[in-house]
Parts: sequence; structure tokens; C-alpha cells
Amino acid sequence: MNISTRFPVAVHTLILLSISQPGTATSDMIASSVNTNPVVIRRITGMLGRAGLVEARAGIAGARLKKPLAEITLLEVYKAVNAVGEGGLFAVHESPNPNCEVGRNIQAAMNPIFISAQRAMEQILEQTTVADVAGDISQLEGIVLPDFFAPISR
Amino acid sequence: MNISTRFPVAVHTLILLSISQPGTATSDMIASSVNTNPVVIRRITGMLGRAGLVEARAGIAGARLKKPLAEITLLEVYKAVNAVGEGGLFAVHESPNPNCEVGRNIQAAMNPIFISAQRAMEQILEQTTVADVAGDISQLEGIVLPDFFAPISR
DNA sequence: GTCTAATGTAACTACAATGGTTTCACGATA
DNA sequence: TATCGTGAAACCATTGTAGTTACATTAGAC
Repeated sequence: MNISTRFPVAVHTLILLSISQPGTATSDMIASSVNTNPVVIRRITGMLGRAGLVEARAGIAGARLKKPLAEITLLEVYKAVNAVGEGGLFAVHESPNPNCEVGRNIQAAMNPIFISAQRAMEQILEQTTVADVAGDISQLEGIVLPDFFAPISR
Repeated sequence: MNISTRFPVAVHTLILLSISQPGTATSDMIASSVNTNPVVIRRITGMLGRAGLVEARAGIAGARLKKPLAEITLLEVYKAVNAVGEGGLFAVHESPNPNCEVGRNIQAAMNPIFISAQRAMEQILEQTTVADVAGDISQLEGIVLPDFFAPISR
């Protein structure tokens, strides 16, 4: 499995909110840029709102940023939209056999590794702000990229 | 979402294979230590076999390790069981609007960050071998852990 | 005050991945 | 030959995601 697209969509949304004139970035407009349904956008702005990153009120067109993009790290966005569920990035197999030497210790032995692996990933996200991503977009604008739509490879 | 339990189950399985007398670690026996169904174990040993980590043949009880645990990194196991699917750890929202300045660049701007975040996580897994986990289990054995079954917290 | 537009939210659907289960053919060995 | 174990297919329940419809509520324009 992979991490929810809510995360990149939320970043996309925040950038649109920052570069749009107040009141113009409606969920309809954002949805057409993201290429999804307006309700999906509202769900995400709702989560961003509960995390204190934006302020959106019923009836008022367009959400408002509560912080400049330079003060919003990707990690904050990732956590705001609950990009990885409860229990962390790695799942563990529940209730292994306590009568087996391996079964009764495997979780305690692996948990620290899972935690540090997840933390290493999140630290990268913490080092980048949404403003950095927006800056990259400015730089990219007008430049032809040969592998523009290339999927993430490992 | 989170990473498949196939990963910890595969590590569990490899450790059992290494400490068991040849021919005794059947999928039934492993399943009872993991607390799952034997077919689930066979699915995983099949993937480990295709990755060259174990050798399992129909009719012969118990798979055989093809490498000592000290030469198997957690990253190899993680890749063997396809712990994160195709396209990488992070999903991207497909086909954003190419007529929007943000839409047509968001993927190119975020991909490098996604790749390095994923790589940071995988590097942690690469630094640990299955033998390290088995060693931790030996050390833990007999020691009472207060939060033994504590879930991963973030 | 009324109308329009936009949001928040609930409910439903389709889809994919996971993990559990049953079943059966086939190989190995006593 | 009988038994045991594996490989593989098929099926199912559960879960998370994303898309969609529908509707109540609110703000602002007229």
C-alpha cells in the first residue's frame, strides 16, 4: 500500500490558496486544478482547518491560510491529513504466539526499527516547507521536463 | 494506510527457519507461532523464494535459508514481500490540470521529495540484518518488558 | 428580505489491497 | 501405497480510498 493522495492534494491546495486572490480559490476551482471532486477538496481543507493550517468557513468562498507557506512544513501537512493511519507506517502482525520464543519477542525486537525508519522518512518531510515546493514550481514553469510524468521509481 | 504485515511476518519466518532443525519449520508450525493461517505463510515463503532468500520445494517440509541471516538486510525482505506496492511509498494524484500553473508542475516538484523520504526510510532498513533482530530476541528472552505490546507511536 | 453561491457533512458507491479460508493437485518419503 | 507438506487457485470479509449525490447552513449581493 502507499500513502494517501490526500497528502499531495493538500500541498497542491495550500499552494493554490497562497497564490490566489482572496475568495477566488473555491473548492470547485481547486478541484478542477487537482482534477477531482469539490467534496474531496472540502474534506481535505476541513482536515487542514482542524490542524490550524487554514481557516475555512461555510458560506465564505475560499479558505484562508493561517500561516505563510514558508512556515508550513510538509510534515505538518502530512500529519494534518492523517497520511499514515494510527499505529504508524508499519503494521505489525497481532498476537503472535506467546509460547514461542520468537513469537513472544518479535514485536519488541522490530518496533524500534520501525519507529526509526518512519522517523527518518518524516524528518525529510520536516526539512521542506510548502513554500519550497511552490518555489520549485515557479522554477519549473516554462521548462520542459523529459520525464515529467514519470512515476516514482525505487 | 500502512505497510503490509507481510514484512514482519517474513522476518518472523526467516528467524524461525534459522533456529529450527531442518525439516521441522513447516508452514503449519510457523503459522502457529505467527498466529495466522499456513497458506499465508506459504504465500510469503513463496515470495521469499522468488527473491532468492529461501528455497522451498513442494513436498519437502520446511524451507531452507539460502543465505545466513547476517547477510539478509531488512530491506531485502521488505522488497521481497513487496511491502510497498508499485509506484513507491507515496501516491500522487493522477492527471492534475495541465492548464493550471500549479497542476502542471506539482508532480515534478514533489517527486524528488517523495523519493528521498522513501529512501531515507529504506536506508534504515538496509542498516539492519535479520540476524540483528534475532539477536535482539535472544537478548530480550527472559526479560520482562513493561510495554511489550505497545503499538508504534509517533 | 430574498436569492445566489459556497461550505460542511452525511451517505452511498466502486475499487483495490489485505489477510483468512477452503480446496485440490503434486511431490517426497516412510 | 499412504501420508504429509507445499504450491496455487478461488473465494470471502474487512478496510481504506476516492468519487459522487444530496442537503442544511451561512455570507453576501441585490
